[in-house]
Amino acid sequence: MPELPEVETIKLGLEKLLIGKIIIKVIVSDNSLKSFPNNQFDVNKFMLNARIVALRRRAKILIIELSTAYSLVIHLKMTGQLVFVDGKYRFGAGHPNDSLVNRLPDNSTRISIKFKDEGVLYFNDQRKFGWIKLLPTTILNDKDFFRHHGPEPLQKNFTSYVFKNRLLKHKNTMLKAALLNQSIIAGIGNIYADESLWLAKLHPKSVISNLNDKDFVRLHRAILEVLNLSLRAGGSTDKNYVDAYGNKGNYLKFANVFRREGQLCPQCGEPIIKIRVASRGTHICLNCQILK
DNA sequence: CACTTGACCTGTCCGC
DNA sequence: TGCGGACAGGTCAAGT
Repeated sequence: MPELPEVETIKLGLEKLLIGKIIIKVIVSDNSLKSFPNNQFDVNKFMLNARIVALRRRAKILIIELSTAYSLVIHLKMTGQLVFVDGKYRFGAGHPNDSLVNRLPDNSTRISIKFKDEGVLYFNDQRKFGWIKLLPTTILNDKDFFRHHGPEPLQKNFTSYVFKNRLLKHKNTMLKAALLNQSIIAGIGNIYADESLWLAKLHPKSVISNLNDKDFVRLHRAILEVLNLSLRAGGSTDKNYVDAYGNKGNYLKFANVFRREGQLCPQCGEPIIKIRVASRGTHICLNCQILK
């Protein structure tokens, strides 16, 4: 389930792979895909012969900017993948036969974008929750477009003071629900919510109005630490996630609680349990994480 | 308005 | 072996 570190990792990969490439063909293999193409006219006029000029990310949304002043705006939701396969090394040395890149397209492929030098970008999405839109780039630069998204946690102006003040606008909300709310802070999903709360020693059902200044500082620091560690590990692969090269992420090797119910808390040795918070599976150490 | 819950999907796993 | 049902979670509409 791509969250900030996963989408950022994909962005960095696509940046190296796609900048300067020219689109020569677009194949839509899933007619139930509602948001793409907007219509065939748009695809022909604004995608064919377009050059990739920039890759951007805002929250969990990826933007592929084209030379036509249009952009592909992509949300991968839970099972979306964006994988580039280069025709030149697809069957080359160093690529095991069972590698994902050798199996594409597969039955989850929704869109294939072919480039002038024979490379193909595949948009796969097993559960069909993801979407791609083709929109004028000027719309994306309008602040209004992302008005429902909170600040980027890894930007310098996202201080613990800013974080605290945004949280305090939702006094009666459970902490985990607030972390998952993209309008309070952008980019956190189920994995990094659980990991940050464990690191900050806060119970996910804690009510925001009960937190003190030290709690906000600790939680802010924990979020930055967890996201940065995941970025260094190339994100988390629970089931579906792969980066732009088709490689899995390594963060879950370092995870302390996520998907570790029944195992022992690295801090205190008590067993980690799984509960439901905000309609989501939630992994906690009852001993370490204080309910406030 | 503040906050919570259910629907959207499909592959996988578990119990019978 | 197969079948039904629960489960996985990002987002938003609908509900309290």
